[in-house]
Amino acid sequence: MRLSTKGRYAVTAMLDLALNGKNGPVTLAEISENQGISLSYLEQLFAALRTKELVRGVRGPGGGYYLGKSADDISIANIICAVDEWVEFTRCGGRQNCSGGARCLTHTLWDDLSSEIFNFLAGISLGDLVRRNLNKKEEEDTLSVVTSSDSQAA
Amino acid sequence: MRLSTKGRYAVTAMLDLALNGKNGPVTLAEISENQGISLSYLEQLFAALRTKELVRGVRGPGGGYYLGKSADDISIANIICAVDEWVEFTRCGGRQNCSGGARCLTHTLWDDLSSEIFNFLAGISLGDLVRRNLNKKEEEDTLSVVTSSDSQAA
DNA sequence: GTATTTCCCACTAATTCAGTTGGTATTTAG
DNA sequence: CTAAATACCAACTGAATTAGTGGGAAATAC
Repeated sequence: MRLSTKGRYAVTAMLDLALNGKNGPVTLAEISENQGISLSYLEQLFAALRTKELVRGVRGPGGGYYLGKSADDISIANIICAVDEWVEFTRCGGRQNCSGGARCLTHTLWDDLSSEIFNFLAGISLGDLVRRNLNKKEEEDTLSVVTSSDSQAA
Repeated sequence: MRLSTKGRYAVTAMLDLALNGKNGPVTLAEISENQGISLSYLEQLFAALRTKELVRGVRGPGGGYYLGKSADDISIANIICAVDEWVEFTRCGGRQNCSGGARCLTHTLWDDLSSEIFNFLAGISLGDLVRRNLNKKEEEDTLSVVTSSDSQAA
């Protein structure tokens, strides 16, 4: 498992796409502007996202990118895997010799943790993120009506 | 949030320490041998772990490292933060101007996700990992007696 | 046919990773 | 007291990754 700034850029860009792609495709130029990521770097990221069919490109004027599937069918793990290659970890080649056993045990423990992190991220979709934020915003708004006088909690 | 191979090395080394540190300190040379990590790189990692008081060094012959606290009081997030610096993300400085709002929204979404990942990793301790593995091993052993014939599930 | 956009590839500066080298400080074993 | 073992410290290094540049080619709307 690996979660780098590269993965963060990809998730951020996909979020932008999910939020702004309701009506018509979104150009990389717009995402670049919105998120402050260089156009060429976005191109690299989207090349990877496209091969995994997480996005769909439309060329020509008025073109841009759509999500490749429903936001609910795209998990955070999908996105990160697409751009970060997801190198599988040294599994000591199954049950083979691995310098004594102690090493193999910690490798197993790490592998377990790693797949747990993966499952966690695989359980969160783009759609979830967007909806969660809307819900929270609603709560905050409702709350701020009630407690508008002491909104200075800092 | 950031999870690199550096963090993986640190967690692996701490796991080794948790497993082998029951009676007496563990030397970096042993961990290096067990886990196949260079001694000097371990020194760098443990310098960071030491400043965060996750480990305690004992010099001289017969010396080595102890866990700085109980394995149950050390979370995976603690370890990764210690070696990976845990750069806080562009928060657009609270609610300030952030190129239009669309950008700030995705930043907020990312921040939420990021802290969710953090909380997830903060909820898993070294002790948890060790115990979980022991439990699973027990299950597997019991299971393998029952289903030993079809253990080839690929 | 031209402007807009994706798509593609080769190159690069900066950073991080992982390790090397060569020490110094401290403590134990003998 | 001496020598060995160990943590501790800092500068340097090759390799990989990150993030970005530059120069295009291909598709498509107008």
